[in-house]
Amino acid sequence: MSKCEQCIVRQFSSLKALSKDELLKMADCKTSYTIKKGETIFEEGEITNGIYCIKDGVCKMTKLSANGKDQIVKLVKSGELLGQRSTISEEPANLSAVALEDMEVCFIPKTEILQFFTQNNQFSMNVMKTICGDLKEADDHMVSMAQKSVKERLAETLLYLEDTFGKNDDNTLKLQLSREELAGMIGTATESCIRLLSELNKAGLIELIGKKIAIKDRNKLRRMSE
Amino acid sequence: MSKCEQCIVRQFSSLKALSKDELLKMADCKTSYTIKKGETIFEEGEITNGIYCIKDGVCKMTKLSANGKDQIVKLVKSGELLGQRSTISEEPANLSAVALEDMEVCFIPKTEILQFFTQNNQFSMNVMKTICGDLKEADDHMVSMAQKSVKERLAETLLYLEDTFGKNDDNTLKLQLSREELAGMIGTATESCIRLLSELNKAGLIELIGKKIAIKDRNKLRRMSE
DNA sequence: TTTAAAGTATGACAAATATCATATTTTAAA
DNA sequence: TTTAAAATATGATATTTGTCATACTTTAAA
Repeated sequence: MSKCEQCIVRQFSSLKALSKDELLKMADCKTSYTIKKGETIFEEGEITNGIYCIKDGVCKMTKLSANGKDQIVKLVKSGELLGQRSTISEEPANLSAVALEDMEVCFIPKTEILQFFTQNNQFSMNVMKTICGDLKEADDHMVSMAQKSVKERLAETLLYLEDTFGKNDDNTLKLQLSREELAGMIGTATESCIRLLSELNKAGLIELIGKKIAIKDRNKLRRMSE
Repeated sequence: MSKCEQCIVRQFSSLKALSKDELLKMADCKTSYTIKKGETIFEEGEITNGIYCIKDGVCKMTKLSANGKDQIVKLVKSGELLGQRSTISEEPANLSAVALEDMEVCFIPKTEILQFFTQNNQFSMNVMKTICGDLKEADDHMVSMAQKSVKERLAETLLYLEDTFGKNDDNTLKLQLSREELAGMIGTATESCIRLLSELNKAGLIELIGKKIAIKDRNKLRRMSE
């Protein structure tokens, strides 16, 4: 069993407030999992009973809407925690978590987490601040969905993907989403998404290299996203 | 100065976890305000330095989008707290708060709130659960905006307004929003909102009594909202 | 009370987006 | 490798929604 104390990703999450003793306790009760691309970590409506610490990889958090389409609510990457909200609320998960790449995660049981809350005030504050940040993002995201056109949201999302997950040597986005997934992020039909990508390609703002996407003109994209 | 101990609305918020001593301290440092309909409590980008406890009235939380329209992100009513997120994050407000009715609010300084966090674990957990609830709502709201049509969102919103704020003797919605505000909630143009209201009126699902709106057929509205 | 301003309502039209059809390309299974 | 399935791409068309114009109604100020 690997030690949480030596785990680097811990430094990037609320867990950085935990003491040596607490980390030892956590290492004792955690379970490590390898999750293959496409596999589900947990499903909307499921009782999770703990949180996942992402050691490696990226996953999408989705919600099935009434019309049968999967809306991608957000992407979560290594160093971040998964399932905090449902654990704290003691409610079933509101969103499904599905791996977009092969992942390494550690599961920490709810009982352990709740103990840390009562013992360690800094940890509580860290978690609270994280969730407050999530709330701000969610509100902003909502306003985007309500007020921006699909084209604006697409431009915004492409920039977000490059900024957050980086690019390869050929300038293509490192995180490769299918057209359907990209459509699911911006909240539109897959065909509309593909059509707008073609349009941006013809206008020279992006380049389509097979299924991959490379951003060619950040400034124009940024102006387009507003 | 009125005593927080005897304030009823306290019971409905995270503040119910505070001890007698803590309530006395709070009563000592709080400031009460009367806010007239239409007045702003705080503005997006402003540093708030504390939270507001709503004793009476309802306010809208809005965000100005790039296209110049005000999106109503949520409505907050008596018994709820205002400005928790920015106080905890120690960031400027992300949303503006504007009174929809005459309001009575109490302002509690940040220093006081942060003390309660370190002293009173139950209070921390209450606030955390509230914010987790807000986050769930925000995510769900986002999916609605991304996946539902304007008509579906209008139906959904009318039901929400009746469920949350009740109706008058003539069955009209108690919380009276202008058509522009209603459009701002569902994220559409005012004219589109008015047009759809006319349509629902002609179809007998609602009745328009002057500027007021009465729901006539909840079941059909609910089916329409999905 | 009169009058101007704001809010509500509706028509005409334009723009954005979804849907359905179909072709092409890529991927993965047999 | 061959083949079927899935993903990507694009056209044609329908639907939804936004915009602009204008009329009517209510509200509030002079």
